[in-house]
Amino acid sequence: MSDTTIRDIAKQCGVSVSTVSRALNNHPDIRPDTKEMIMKVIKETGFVPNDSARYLKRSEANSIALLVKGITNPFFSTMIRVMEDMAHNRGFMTILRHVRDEEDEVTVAQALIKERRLKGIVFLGGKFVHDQNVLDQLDVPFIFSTIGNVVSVDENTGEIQEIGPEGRQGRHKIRYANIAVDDVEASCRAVEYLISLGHKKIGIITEGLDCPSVGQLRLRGYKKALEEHGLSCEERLIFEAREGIEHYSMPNGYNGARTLLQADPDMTAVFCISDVLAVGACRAITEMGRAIPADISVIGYDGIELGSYYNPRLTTIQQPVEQIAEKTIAMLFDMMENKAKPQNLIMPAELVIRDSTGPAPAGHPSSQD
Amino acid sequence: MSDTTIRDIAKQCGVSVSTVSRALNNHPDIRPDTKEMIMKVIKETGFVPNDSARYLKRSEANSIALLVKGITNPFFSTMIRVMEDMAHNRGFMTILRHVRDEEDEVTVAQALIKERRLKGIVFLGGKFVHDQNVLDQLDVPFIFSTIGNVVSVDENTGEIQEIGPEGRQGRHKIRYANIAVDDVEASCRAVEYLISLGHKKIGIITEGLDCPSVGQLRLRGYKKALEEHGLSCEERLIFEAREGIEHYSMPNGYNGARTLLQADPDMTAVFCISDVLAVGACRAITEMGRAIPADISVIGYDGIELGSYYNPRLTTIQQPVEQIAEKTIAMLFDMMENKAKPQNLIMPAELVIRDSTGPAPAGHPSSQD
DNA sequence: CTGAAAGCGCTAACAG
DNA sequence: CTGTTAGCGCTTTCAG
Repeated sequence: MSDTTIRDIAKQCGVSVSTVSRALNNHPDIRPDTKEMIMKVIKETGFVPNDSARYLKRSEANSIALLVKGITNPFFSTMIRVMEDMAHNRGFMTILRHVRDEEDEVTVAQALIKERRLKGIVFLGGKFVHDQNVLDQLDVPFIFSTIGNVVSVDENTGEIQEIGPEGRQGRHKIRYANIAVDDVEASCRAVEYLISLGHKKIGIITEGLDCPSVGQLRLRGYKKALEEHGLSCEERLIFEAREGIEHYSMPNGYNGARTLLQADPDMTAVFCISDVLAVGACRAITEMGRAIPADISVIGYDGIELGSYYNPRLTTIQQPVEQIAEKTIAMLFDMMENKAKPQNLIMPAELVIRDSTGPAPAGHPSSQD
Repeated sequence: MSDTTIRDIAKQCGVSVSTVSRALNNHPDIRPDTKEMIMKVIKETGFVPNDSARYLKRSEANSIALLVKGITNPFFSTMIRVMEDMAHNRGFMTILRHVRDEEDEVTVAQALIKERRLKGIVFLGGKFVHDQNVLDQLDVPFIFSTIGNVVSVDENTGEIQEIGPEGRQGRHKIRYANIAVDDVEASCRAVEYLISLGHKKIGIITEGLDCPSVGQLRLRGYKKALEEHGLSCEERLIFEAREGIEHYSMPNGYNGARTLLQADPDMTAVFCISDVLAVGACRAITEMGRAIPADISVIGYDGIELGSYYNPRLTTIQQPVEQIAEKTIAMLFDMMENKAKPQNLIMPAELVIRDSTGPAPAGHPSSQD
């Protein structure tokens, strides 16, 4: 039953608890037949050791954790799979922990480090502004992966700073790195592509400005592109996710496109800061009787698998998921072994042109200035 | 730092460990200002209690676990969200645990029960055949949700039996329930709908027969429909997921449709045992130059959100996700409080007709018998 | 309201 | 190779 302990097993086998423990942990100092006998009893009894007790006692364990905020985001699926594989190959256990919306990822991390004697952590999703003091508390290496350039805020002064690798080590001796594509640049490139196709009224579906995440960076890239090409940035062409609705979701993209198109029927292109949003937007646009890309071009971001299965196939900014995942784990282990210093690693993003974008509809009456 | 313990806090506050513990656990027997003072120090120090130690000592905790096999399956997302909410409303913590492909869900459950003093478990995804002895070992109530009618196998005799509620209680005094749609019936209905549209050559994209999961049930429904309508079941119209590739995935659906269409170019409809597969199939069909539904009809299963966003919008068997989730938690709690007996609960599935299905192309030369 | 003390189940020296 | 023993960090009686 459930409250069988290692002691019961020991008694039943006529050995001491330590011998059972040795059998359980593949310890070399045990006679093979003793071990076999013990394992047999364990199997019969259905005994399962209590992990709380094990981890409490153990001084260390070869494990890292993946803390994921927004696990339904298909963009993370591949990353998780690759990272788990890589860690496994290095003889490490991976703990995959879903961080709820209302939870703070760093707090969760702290608890987990203690509980499971973690050696390293990867954050996927979530904020990219954190309290410096809280960050200081984490005493294992950690990496923010695909979260943008993480920034710290001083609780007292409220001062925000984008700490470079040097400052990060010097002042705070924290050990963390960021790996991400250059969100501002890539977004800018996406919008520039639309501009190059002749689009002038370009909308954006993004996250609210209140939450400091990649959405902000991508919005910045959007504005930059418009500005550099002499296009004005209109309030009504910017749709921000409402509170209460999941940001990176199809319904949100759907709402966004509807709202945008109602606010400005002359919009001819829309940049969605994720592919999932783009899918939602496509549906709305289609239902409003507009053709993609003949009437309206849609461009996404992330490069999830679905993008190439959707109709029309989505033009998107493709993040090199597998490479990012590999780099993340490689660097984390380097940091764990003190072989690498914290750094910001920028990965290249690729504009993948497929079927959801095309030239701006010519001669649209009101698109003339 | 990381190895601050409750004792350090006690020392720093000039109180005993038990007082700190009381502050930590909202125990009533503590003077408000003492508590406040302690909490302040805890906050400043950034102290985080070690969960291993807490759970080791605690005799019980108000928590249940959701064990999910195949967490990338979007079908589970909604279920997870609803269940977490409901458990939360009842004052319970939910532990969401991803079960890897190579892990056995019941083994994971056993470990977790001990470690976290769970009061109940929900299994999402995974096999529906389990070793009766292993099942017996779980001594908290548990529910298989949307896994089909769970079946037990006797390790010695190899005998498989679909245990009804009574037998389940009587012989084994285990406490588990199933909640699911009638997969055979629903699949049969889906295929019958295709037949009613005049389709005769109907393919299926399903899981391998080697793995005892819902795939088998849905395949059975497919065969039943063909049989009852006097259509023969052709080997070449059945595509089973290959080993090594994720079963419920778009690439798998893509391969499936290609293979099927090459094997029999006259196929006019295909039943996919999940919407994700259907999306993959649609892509392949489109790329092969066939129109949906004019040339080929596609029907899915699950009723995920994406289905109504895809082009064409997917006809599908919709599982009442929210209701299933609610029922699951409600019944689990009833079982935990001994208010409900184990049972098989069949939920109604609905055939949702959208745009991916249509009448069989008329007068196709080779479709005549 | 607070403190002292007894373990929760296990691992890891240490001594045979 | 095996047994004895001392805690891991915390909660929880039980006294005050």
